[in-house]
Amino acid sequence: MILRMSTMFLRTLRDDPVDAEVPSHRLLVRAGYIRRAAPGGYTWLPLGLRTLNRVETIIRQEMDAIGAQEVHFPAMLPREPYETTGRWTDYGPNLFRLQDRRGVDYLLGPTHEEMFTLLVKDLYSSYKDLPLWLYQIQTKFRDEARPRAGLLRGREFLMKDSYSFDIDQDGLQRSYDAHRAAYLRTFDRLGLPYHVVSAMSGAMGGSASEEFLFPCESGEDTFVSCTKCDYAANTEAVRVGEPAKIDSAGFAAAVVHDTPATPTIATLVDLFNSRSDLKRSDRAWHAGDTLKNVIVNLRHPDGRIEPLAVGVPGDRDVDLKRLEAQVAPAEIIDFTDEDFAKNKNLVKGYIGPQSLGEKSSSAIRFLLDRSIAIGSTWITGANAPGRHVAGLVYGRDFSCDGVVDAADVRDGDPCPKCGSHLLIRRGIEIGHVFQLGRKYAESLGLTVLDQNGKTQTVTMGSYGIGVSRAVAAIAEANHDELGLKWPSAVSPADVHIVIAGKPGDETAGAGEKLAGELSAKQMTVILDDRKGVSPGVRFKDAELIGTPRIVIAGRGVATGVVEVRNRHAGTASEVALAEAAEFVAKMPTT
RNA sequence: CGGGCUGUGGCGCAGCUUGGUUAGCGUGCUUGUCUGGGGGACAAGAGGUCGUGGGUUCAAAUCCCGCCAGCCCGACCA
Repeated sequence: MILRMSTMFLRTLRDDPVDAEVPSHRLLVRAGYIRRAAPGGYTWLPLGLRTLNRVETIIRQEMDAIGAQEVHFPAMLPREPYETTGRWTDYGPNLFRLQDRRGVDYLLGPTHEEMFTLLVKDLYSSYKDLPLWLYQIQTKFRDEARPRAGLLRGREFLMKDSYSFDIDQDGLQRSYDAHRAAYLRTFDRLGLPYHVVSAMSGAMGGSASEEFLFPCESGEDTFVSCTKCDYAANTEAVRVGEPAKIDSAGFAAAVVHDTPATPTIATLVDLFNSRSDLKRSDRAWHAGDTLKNVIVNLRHPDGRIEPLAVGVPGDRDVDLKRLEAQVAPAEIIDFTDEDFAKNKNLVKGYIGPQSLGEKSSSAIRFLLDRSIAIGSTWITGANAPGRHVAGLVYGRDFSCDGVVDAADVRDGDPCPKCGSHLLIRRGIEIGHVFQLGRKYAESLGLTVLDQNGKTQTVTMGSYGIGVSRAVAAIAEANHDELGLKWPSAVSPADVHIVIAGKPGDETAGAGEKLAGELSAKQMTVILDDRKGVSPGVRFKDAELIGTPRIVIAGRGVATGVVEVRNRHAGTASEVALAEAAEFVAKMPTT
């Protein structure tokens, strides 16, 4: 197939669009792959659509290869199933809702668990029909508060979502493993580097869950990976080990001190180090010796607001994202000065654990960070202005209503698996696999009869790949200052032929001939046959568009050769015109 | 949703402070001539409700208010 630049619907931009920051967005717009059509919505131009289709094809092939079957749902869905599972409410403002002329509610599907569950319920009722794996490639809608970075976070995006249906947990594990393996193959073929990390399942529900993250500075997810072992996890999902208990039998009793003007951890530590009666003999006090008690409000999906106190070591901040993942579906909102004013038992800046907890004077639920050991000793607020207590022992002097992973995770923190150091990195989520379990099957009543004729609730898994996002991620992974450089498997064309001679000379004929030969070999060829365009422009455009191979039919044609370039390696070789088609077809493209 | 910055032909920008002819520049686009291996030269053109609605004024791209949109930071989220 020959794509002629003279007629292709394409306009490359000389300058970077000012509203595009991340490389994939900038280059995909500049090279004429996409155009913004709406906030968070993009139009695919011919080149972009070719790449999108190729990404889609690879994903489809790998899904088909494991025996998943493709179906297709409407994007506009009825309210009822989502009402039944609670997601009509849980999804909150992120759900696009609309009404028909009679005022009946609909939504634009953010993901399709409910619909797949109901479809299987509709048609199947025996264990003999399982396992069953279904998938679709569908436009999804989420009313993102802030769409950004072009295709990386849109409000409308293309996603491949699959669902597995099994009779029991063993079956689910096999389905999960098969999908996970298919994802590894898919991302390998797409030329995307990735980390598989443990993740939280969030609003999806369910238990085990892993994310496929493409490591990238413009990514929005933070994850840790161990420098020694294979442990990797989304920071939200990092679970630190239970600390060893400390024997506090011989510890002195806690003492309350006047500590005027110490509303922050830093001022408190300074005061303790500067006063001879408070100074430690063995070392200086540091922030990690203090217990910081942070209060937030939880807003439950039903609108109820409940305060929650969290105790973390003073050298750490509460990671709200991490905390929120553990209180889902409730969301965290600020505990304001007004809230402080209402609760007389709290002294802002001097809150201590003695006045926290469901059974305490404040009646506020109090959770401690998991890193805090029973028997550990703390300096913390004394619930009076300008006063702190030292030597307060967890388990002896105060208790809590539960533990939580709330403290921020840092570079160099110990690995929960091997104890070595963790490294913090950023990434783009390109895939996510969940073991859903029975949540959806239960609420929607998807059951089958087992071999004993007994009713069993089906166990489900759900597996997603962001297709349009993958295009952006591939662009992030494959570009340089000149433009895009696509992996062969997803490039909009296999080769780009630049006619670089004067009008009327033999270079045009040579380019046309080579294009014909390559096309006959089933290759897709972009042929720059534009009239009156200078060679410099053609070179720039070829590099910007970024096919893996570029052929220049220019001054060499007079002596029977063309120049064949490898866009990835940056190498070039002169090849006899007669052998060029063969050479191009066989050349490596990395 | 909070904070900051921005919105002027397809793209990149100037003009706004201090209101006043016909809103300007580069690039892209059209036509012609030349040029022909790194976004080439010269010339002549086309293309603009100055984001949008209201207000102040004899007069608004310019000043004031609302709204919309974009980018960045935070919050949120795939």
